[in-house]
Amino acid sequence: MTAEPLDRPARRHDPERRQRIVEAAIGVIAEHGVAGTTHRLVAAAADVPLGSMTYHFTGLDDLLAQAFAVHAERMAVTYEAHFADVRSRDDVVEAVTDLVHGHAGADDRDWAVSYELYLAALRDPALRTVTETWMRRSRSVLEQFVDATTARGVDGLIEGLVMHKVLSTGPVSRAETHEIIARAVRPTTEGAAQ
Amino acid sequence: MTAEPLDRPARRHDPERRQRIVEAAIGVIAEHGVAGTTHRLVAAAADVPLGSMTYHFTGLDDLLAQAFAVHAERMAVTYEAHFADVRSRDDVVEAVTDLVHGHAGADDRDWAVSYELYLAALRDPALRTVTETWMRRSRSVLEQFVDATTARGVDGLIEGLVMHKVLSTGPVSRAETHEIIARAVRPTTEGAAQ
DNA sequence: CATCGCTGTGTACGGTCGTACACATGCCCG
DNA sequence: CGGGCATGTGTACGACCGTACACAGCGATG
Repeated sequence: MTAEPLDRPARRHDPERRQRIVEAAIGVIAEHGVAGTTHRLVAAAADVPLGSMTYHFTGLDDLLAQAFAVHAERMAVTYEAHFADVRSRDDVVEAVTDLVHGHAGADDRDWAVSYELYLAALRDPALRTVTETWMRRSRSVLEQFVDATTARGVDGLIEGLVMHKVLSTGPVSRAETHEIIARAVRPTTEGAAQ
Repeated sequence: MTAEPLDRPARRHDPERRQRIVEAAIGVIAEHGVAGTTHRLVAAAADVPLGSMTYHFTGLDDLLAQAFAVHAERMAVTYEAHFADVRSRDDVVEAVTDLVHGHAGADDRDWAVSYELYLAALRDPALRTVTETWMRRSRSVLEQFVDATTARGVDGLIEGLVMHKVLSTGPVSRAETHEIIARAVRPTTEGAAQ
């Protein structure tokens, strides 16, 4: 019985194939790392023939670059959305704490891909534009609520705390994270006081 | 001591070969990343025959693990030495700022290896002990001068700021870094004051 | 000094990779 | 309705990888 007349021989002309391949690539990166990402693995994950890889992309570097670009864009959007309802300084602290503890849109898997991107960008200047844009955007979000210097501090803090949390085997105290963030956010440029 | 009669045909029995291979491996990781680290490349860098690789190490994983262990140990020693003369809280701020800006014993290359380690540890639990030990030691150093929570904050801050600095194409303001660190270090557990 | 055994090495094998490219396929136009 | 052509794919090639392993060379031993 043929429910679908077109089925076996070849899936001709599906226009979203490129995107599906890129999505599959992100998944493969998350699971196997950049080092373990191969044409064949991505092709299998996207359920497309191997030949599609070189047809749609000039090479593996091209595919990786596009995958990272999509991932970074998605992370930036998630990041911005996470701070959409923030009003007060206390909200910032809360939002950042949630971010670090994975209660925003991003999970450990997403962060792993981000770190793959960082490391890849360290060696491939072509990826710097992606990381550069991503960092500028994340900092811009924070600068809506705090001064530029504090924004850089909090941004760096997020990066480091998340990395340590991801690598840590034991649990990480949320209250402590909250306290740390609060200290970083508190003072503006003018002297302490409280 | 004689002037070394052994030279041409084969370098038999040099007892530090293992160590030299490990050192070469660290260099290769720094230059090509874990993904680009191969037996042949390391062998060439250490100027030993390919056969020595499987003779001295059970496999590539073993070699990488040992290389990372040595690197982490060296980083920890550097870290501790860098804080040896620290006395006051202001000294801490100064020391951390220097650390972030590469004026301690560690340069960008060393940090790159560290990030390779982090990412590798993310996927290989066997490397977790190395990262775990390294993080415990670095935090212990800071805890000599500040409370545990602050230590975790500063530790994370260092990680994030260095990563951002390494990835940043433009210059990073040292004064700003100093300011950020100072904020993170200032208050102990008791209420603000200044 | 002859022999044995162990330390160390050259080489080869099976496997996987990226990539190119000849060819099948279905659409469109005349 | 039939042929030309752009789109898409199966397959094969050369390169490089990790690893095993038969063997070469030296030092110790009797």
